[in-house]
Amino acid sequence: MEIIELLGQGEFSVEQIAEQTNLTIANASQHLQVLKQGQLVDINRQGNFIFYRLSNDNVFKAWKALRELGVERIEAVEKVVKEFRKSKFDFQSVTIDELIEKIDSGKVTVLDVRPESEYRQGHIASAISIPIGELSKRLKELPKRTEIIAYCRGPFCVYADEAVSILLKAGYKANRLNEGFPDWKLENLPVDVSIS
Amino acid sequence: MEIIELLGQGEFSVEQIAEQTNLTIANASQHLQVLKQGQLVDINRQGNFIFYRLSNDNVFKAWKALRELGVERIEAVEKVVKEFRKSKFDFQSVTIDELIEKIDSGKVTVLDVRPESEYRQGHIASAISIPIGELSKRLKELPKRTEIIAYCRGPFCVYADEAVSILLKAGYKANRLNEGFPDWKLENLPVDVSIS
DNA sequence: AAACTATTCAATAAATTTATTGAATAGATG
DNA sequence: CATCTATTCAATAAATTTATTGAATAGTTT
Repeated sequence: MEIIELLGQGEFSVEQIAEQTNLTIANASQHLQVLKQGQLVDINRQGNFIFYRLSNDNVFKAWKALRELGVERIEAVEKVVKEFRKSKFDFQSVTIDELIEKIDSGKVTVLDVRPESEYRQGHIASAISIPIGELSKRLKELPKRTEIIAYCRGPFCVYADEAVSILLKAGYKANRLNEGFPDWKLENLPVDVSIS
Repeated sequence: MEIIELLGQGEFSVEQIAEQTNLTIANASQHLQVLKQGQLVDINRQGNFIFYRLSNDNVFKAWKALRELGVERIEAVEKVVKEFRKSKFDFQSVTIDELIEKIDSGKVTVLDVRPESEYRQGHIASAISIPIGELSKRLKELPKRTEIIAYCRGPFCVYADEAVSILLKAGYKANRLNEGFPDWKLENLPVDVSIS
């Protein structure tokens, strides 16, 4: 499930997948073979590297439907997430629809706080990239007056929470997107890719 | 999964569920307790009877997403379904969107071939009820000139296939809806209920 | 209290599932 | 052929899951 959540963002090599999930290469490969047999992922060989991707939108859709059902049914989960955000960060999140409105009105800066490699794979159109680890020292790149909406991988990704916390303390107007890039992509909303 | 598919149509008592799924009462009850603990179903007591229903639209949505992913991934399944319909009945099915258009244009009769108890629980607005078992002897209730679209429980429910086969042989113009009543209901399309 | 519906209990039965690793191997590149 | 990435193999380890039934019990109505 962790691998599917990750691949919701785009293509990744076995090494990258192993790194992100804290698995050994051999172990990640074993899991990927299972997913491949189940036709949930496809491969794309480029030289020595083999890149994995979800074989189809429906894979992420089904995973998302299950995840949402789980969150809804196990009220404890939702409670913990809300309490966590309330006590630690004290702010509410913005929905995808609300973000679209803000972008249309023009008075918003969209901030991608995932690792730069993931940003390059694809990101919300017009979003700028500052990985969470570099945010504190790169604050001057951000405008003080317009609102900043941070996002990362999905609803449980805390990078965005941390980013908002840092920004608020530094006097910026900030909030997080409740969902992540894969959810944005799934709805066929505008996406940019950095070609290397 | 069979029980969830069934409850996608509405409320059913334990006895009805046991009957539809060919389980003993005790066995059906055991399964229902599991579903209840997982908060996938809710109950509604009425006298001696306890009626079960899905606790939420998302339950059917998640089940549907998984089912569709499975059908798509296991190409053998889709192939069998298509071949079956082609060889045995020789016709293609109509999508929900196509049916809406046909209803709007006014020149269509919508036929519900499920058991009457299920029809009474809820059915496509303006659909008429003739359970599959009674269809052959009640043909005269149907118009010869306008097209007839039959439906039942879902994409794997063969009642609708049988109905179309019978109607075509009797000289009617007929086709089936690819999906079923639960799918129609999920999209908040017009539904009628027979109050008892 | 009888009749009815549904749940619970206790027991039986069958069947792998899931995760992980180190070492060897495969496949591609230059 | 050396180097790099990824897969496969063989083994280890831990942990219940899933389905079913008959009999007793619980809960409601008349």
